Amino acid sequence: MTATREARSWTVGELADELGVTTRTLRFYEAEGLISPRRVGAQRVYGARDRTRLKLILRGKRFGMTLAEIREIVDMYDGAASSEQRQLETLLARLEEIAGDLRARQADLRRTLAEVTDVAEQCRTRLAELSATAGPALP
Amino acid sequence: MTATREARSWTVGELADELGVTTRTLRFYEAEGLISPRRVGAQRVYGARDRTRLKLILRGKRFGMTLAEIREIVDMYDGAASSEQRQLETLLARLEEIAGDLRARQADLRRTLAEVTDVAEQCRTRLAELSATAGPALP
DNA sequence: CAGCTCCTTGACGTTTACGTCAACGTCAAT
DNA sequence: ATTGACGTTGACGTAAACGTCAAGGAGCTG
Repeated sequence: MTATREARSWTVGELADELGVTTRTLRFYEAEGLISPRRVGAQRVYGARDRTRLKLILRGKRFGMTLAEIREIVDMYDGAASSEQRQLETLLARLEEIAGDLRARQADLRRTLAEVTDVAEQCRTRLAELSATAGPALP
Repeated sequence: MTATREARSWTVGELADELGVTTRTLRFYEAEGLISPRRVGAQRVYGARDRTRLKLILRGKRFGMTLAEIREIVDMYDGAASSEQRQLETLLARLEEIAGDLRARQADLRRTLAEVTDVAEQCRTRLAELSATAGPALP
């Protein structure tokens, strides 16, 4: 009955493995101020919050955001935790900006996917023609 | 009546401006074998096909693809123009792979957008609370 | 013909996001 | 007590994707 809520924690290696990055990456992010895991002695101990944050960071990366942009956001997140009105307003404005960007990306993605599936369709049609008999090549 | 179909063409500068990149970028892409504009004397002359191709390249970039990946695809596009069966099959396979990836991104994007709008909503709620009276801070 | 604008190639610089040692500490197992 | 697996910091290396000169040519314009 000593430790209630045995909160899960990870070492660098464990977390890096789980997230599919290297330990170097995690240390780099820390040096860049994107995360700040606890220390036990000299060793890093990552908690659930760190893990969530890392997932967000990696997602941002998948969307082509730079670490600088990502940091800007996570910093605001922290700043807004204080619930100060101005911080909240700044964060909200930025979030709406981001949401707009994401919606634009969605549209872009839709167009691209449409194009890709269209070309794939043309491929299939052409292949069907080719294997029809010997190949009615040129009409 | 000499030139029928006065096909539109662009100089580096014009095209760079239109696409929102620098001329350096266009020359770099050429050196990387992503485009190969005509030459009139020493000057590059970009046609509609080059322009379309560049738009595709830039879209790929927006999705975080590397130039190497992009090149792989545009090369296949060219290769498949010959309509050889094996080329077509390779292209088709790759296209389906890409389509799958794009769909995964769509899902990822949806999740992210949902999270962002959710946090924004929380912000608004909190702001409303703050400006309600003076601020019913802690329940 | 001088000046301006736009183009050319070539070479070197820069930033981002890590990779890759090196040199060392620590803990458990053999 | 040594080995091995894991951790630490620090310094240096690197690939990608351009940026930034430098040095020059071609064509128009006053």
